[in-house]
Amino acid sequence: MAKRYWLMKTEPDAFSIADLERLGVTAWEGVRNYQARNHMRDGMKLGDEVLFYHSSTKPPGVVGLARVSRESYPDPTAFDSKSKYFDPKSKPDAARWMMVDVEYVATFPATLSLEELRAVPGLQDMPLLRKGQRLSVQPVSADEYRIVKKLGMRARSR
DNA sequence: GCCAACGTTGGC
DNA sequence: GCCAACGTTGGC
Repeated sequence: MAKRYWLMKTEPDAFSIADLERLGVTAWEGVRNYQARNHMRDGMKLGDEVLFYHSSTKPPGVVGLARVSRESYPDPTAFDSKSKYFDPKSKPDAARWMMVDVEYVATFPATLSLEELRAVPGLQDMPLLRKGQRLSVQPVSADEYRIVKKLGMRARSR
């Protein structure tokens, strides 16, 4: 199947692109939304490329690139009663929550902000830009990915 | 900190 | 199975 493209949101106070760069690879634990889980479980394949998005920060926006390095497997934090992501309804033999591993690819020279993205022709249909969109794992088209990557990797003076 | 937009829960 | 209440997300 053709490679797919995604956008993954994170609050940088919890986990940032700098954290990913330092670690190299991370398990995308803690997703507790069915639609986001379905994207990880059913959609994400090894080598798929990811726009890494910082939310609840100033400014929110895409800050770098990552890649799927392991396809979906059960999220162990759901089984851990001491974890803030604990879900007693998820059992090891019938895991409700799945995650993927993501590896670091690149950090943009500057945040490509949500405000800037809204002004870019060709991105108007991105789920991210839709009013009320909260999904933390979203699909991105190949064209949208190419446009965002190009703008993000370009060094800009501000 | 506010609050709109969603998703989930639970009473009925 | 409906839907009100509640909790969360996340931009502003």
